[in-house]
Amino acid sequence: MHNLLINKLEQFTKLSPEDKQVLADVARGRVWVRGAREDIIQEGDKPTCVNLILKGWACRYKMLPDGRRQIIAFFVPGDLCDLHVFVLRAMDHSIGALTPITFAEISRETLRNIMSDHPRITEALWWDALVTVAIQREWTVNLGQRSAFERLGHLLCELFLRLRAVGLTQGNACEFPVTQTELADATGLTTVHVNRTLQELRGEGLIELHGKHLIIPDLEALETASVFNLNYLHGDHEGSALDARNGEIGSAGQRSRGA
Amino acid sequence: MHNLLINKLEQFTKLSPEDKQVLADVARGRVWVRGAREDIIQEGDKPTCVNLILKGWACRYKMLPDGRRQIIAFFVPGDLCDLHVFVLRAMDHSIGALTPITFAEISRETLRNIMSDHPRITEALWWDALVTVAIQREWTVNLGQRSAFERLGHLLCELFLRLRAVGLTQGNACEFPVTQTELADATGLTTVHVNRTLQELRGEGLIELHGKHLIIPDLEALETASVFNLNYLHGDHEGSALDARNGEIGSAGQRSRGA
DNA sequence: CGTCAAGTTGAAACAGGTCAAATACCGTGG
DNA sequence: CCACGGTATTTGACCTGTTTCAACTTGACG
Repeated sequence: MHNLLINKLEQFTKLSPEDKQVLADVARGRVWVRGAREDIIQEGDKPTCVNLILKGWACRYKMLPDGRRQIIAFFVPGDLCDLHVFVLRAMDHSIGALTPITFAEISRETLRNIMSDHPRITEALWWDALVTVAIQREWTVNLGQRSAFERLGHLLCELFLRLRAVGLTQGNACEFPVTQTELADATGLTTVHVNRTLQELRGEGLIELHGKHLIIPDLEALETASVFNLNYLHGDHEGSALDARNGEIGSAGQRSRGA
Repeated sequence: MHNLLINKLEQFTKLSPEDKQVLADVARGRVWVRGAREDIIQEGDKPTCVNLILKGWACRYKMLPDGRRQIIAFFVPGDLCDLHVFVLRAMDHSIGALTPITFAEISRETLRNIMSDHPRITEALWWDALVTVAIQREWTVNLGQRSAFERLGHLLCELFLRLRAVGLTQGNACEFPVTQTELADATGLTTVHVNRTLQELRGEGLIELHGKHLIIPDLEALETASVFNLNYLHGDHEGSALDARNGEIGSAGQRSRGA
């Protein structure tokens, strides 16, 4: 369950058994559920807690007054929503459940205590927060420069790798409970065009996507087709040797970046 | 010069004279210059310092292997590049000068000292960092949902307001040393289309842009036309009453966000 | 086995891209 | 002070990726 977060953080650093216990306890606090499509936090709210997603998918999104919606980020199990959130007065966006969801609230005090007593965890949480904004930057590139085909492929690569980092993949497969409408709102495309583009991706044998199940037969091929470079996920740290979950190792060329 | 940063931070909180002195001293350290188009930091580099832009404009950008470039963020005087940068091993993007530029390096130790001795400054720097990522989120919305016309208008609003926050506007005018090619790389459009769209904006009387000089005759009109909502700049804090620089006050409806 | 959301299809329209050339601008050196 | 060369802006004609609209099919679930 909540060792998903531990899995993820260990990409970056090795945690002591005590560290792990602390993280495991975090998720024992106030735990909540929401149904699909319900909001967890709304734009304008004063943020009160950091939320740790235990189960289900959520997203950060923003609405324009005329009804356009942009999904700004996806949250998968093991993700933290807004580590930093206490400084700002009001949320400038909403967070909503995409599927039925379970999450744990982490209070300000709990977080403060962890941060003052457990430097390894603290550093790892920072790393996680920084990767989150690196992802946001990559989304900017995705929306600004990539074609519909590349854009969707890129998003699928990213989510697959993130799921793999927490241990939620089985070989080259994973659950993928996102509708085409939601993919459209995340990629800035139309539902119709997402549909056609997914068909193209299927046609080229790059993905298999039925129902809520995704298979990426050849991840490297999909990465290439999507102009994907995993640099931005910053998984290349101390712990990353342990990252060979499911017998696979990060694929694209993250070592070769000369001076 | 470097009281630009002070101006900006005072949007958020009131700083003591001592705080201000500390910030003023920061920019006395190692100061560098770069010519237009030179890089300050390159993708793959190990980041070593936080940079404070003193003069000139810069940008964060990412290249795709085939030459496509996305500008991910603009930096104007008073902006800090990457407060947080020490945790990650390698830059996943580059920072380049758009104009000839002057910037001050702030070392890890200096920063650490400030953070341990000056809680007001620390909090204000946090606020600044969080606003930076809020801007990144808004860019996602901009690229994903807005038309070319809205997109450019939105960008101009944002930059104008950011310049105003540091005191670099004169009434409804400001310097705007960005080429159409750079605007294109920031908005995910073509140079050609940026050119035509700017003409449209001029045609509607929403902007005047010649050479390196921008005038926004009616900011509120431009905001409306661009579906701009200044929430995301989070300027509505303690110090914001002092924000009436140049006799103007923030315009759009940031108060009205009902429960 | 009905109902509602999600996915799929087709045809037509349009926003924005492409290519290529012309013009304006600006700093530099003579 | 002017001519020069390179960069930035502007224009025109044409092309295409993506949107729009509207209907139809499939699938999940009670």
